[in-house]
Amino acid sequence: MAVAAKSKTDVDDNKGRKASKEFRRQQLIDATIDCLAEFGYSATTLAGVSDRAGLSRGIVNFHFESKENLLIATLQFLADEYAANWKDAVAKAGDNPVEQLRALVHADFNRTVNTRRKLAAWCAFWGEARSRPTYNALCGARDAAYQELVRKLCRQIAREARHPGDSDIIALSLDSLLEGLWLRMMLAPQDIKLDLAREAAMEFLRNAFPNHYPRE
Amino acid sequence: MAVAAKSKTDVDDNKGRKASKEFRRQQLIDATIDCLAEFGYSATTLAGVSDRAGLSRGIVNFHFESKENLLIATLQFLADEYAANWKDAVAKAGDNPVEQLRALVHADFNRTVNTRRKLAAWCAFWGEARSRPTYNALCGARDAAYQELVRKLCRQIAREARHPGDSDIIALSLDSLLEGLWLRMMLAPQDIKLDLAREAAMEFLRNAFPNHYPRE
DNA sequence: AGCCACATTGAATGGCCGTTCAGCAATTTA
DNA sequence: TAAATTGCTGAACGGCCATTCAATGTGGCT
Repeated sequence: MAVAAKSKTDVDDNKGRKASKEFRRQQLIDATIDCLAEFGYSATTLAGVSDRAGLSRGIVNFHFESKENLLIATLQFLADEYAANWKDAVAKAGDNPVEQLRALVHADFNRTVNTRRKLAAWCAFWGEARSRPTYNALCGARDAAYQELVRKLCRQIAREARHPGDSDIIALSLDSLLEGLWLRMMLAPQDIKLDLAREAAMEFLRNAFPNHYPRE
Repeated sequence: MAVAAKSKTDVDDNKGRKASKEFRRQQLIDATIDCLAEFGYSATTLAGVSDRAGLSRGIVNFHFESKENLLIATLQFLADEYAANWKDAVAKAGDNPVEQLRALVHADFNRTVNTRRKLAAWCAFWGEARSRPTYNALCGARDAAYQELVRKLCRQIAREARHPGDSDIIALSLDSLLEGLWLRMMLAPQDIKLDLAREAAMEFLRNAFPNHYPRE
């Protein structure tokens, strides 16, 4: 969405040819996310993407060389945005592990990252990840750094908890629960809205660490 | 895998032409699961499926009319097998809700249902579910009946629990956690084996209902 | 104004894949 | 054994789609 402005006006406009290369790339990535959400991975075509972007047929190959590159750039964008979102949330949460973990969970249901179309795009890539090493690496079950942080925070919190359990298992469950909630929000959006999903995740934290996340 | 025998010998053999129509269909469905797991949805072709099955190019259209039908039949098979698995497990668990829920969780990590290739096939369909109503209905976030049962069991157990919480939210979380664990077993099989995933799910139950699922 | 650099276009190309179907061969029936 | 039935084959067809590239148009520069 937000694109670094390059032209002297400092505000790129999307009309005509003034659009910078970066702007065009982002425009095409957005169109790709739309197509993935609407048609699925297998029915996403370059014709569809260029139509959606309101540009001509050859445009993708001009800016991305190949369809494969466009898709990788799209996944890269989603992954970067996702990572920036949670890192920002944690940074703002101060240095208390309990608050940091709470912020991490809330970040997953932020309205810029957790959109219908982006959820669907993620899911489309998950479906292809097994057979494409590049996708697999980028999906990486969200991010190695993310999981590492969750494990660290759980360990810190569990150290002073009554039920120690195995904090690594709690971290794994939390990761999986968050991904599972995303998946269900995609498969059955009428059953589970953003607020409900967030509430489910917080309920998990309250059950896992009852002393640190008390019921109101 | 197991196919009802139809011929007079009562034991179908797969060689030559004696194979019954049902046997051929199952053979092709198995080949389709293999291809989905190995190549992903978008790269699964009828040529690939027939090669994998060791049969000729036109065979799928002969037995299934179209590629679309083959894929629907494959998903149907996975869904039926999955449902039969948990229903059987619950039936064997007696009529105690606590034991039934434990059986339900364990059923999800049964080695007949929870295979690498089947996990990957499920995930391939998830990725296309949004844009194909038929897939969406069959995936149905696993099964309406399944979720209904989980909700019912959680409600029964929560009724006598100390932390009531909202039992529907716990049920939702459990569903999502199980799906999320499946997803992660697919995306990062080296990180999370069957036993670890089952342990994570059981840990969730212990935290949600500490009085009913005590720590050893 | 005139030129240059280059972003953009869209028709042409070639390959891949689902579908069809006439023919073949194995099995069954007469 | 001959005929009939039927599962199966694989070459041929047609459509779709990614990619290419010569032509076009636009903005920036002198």
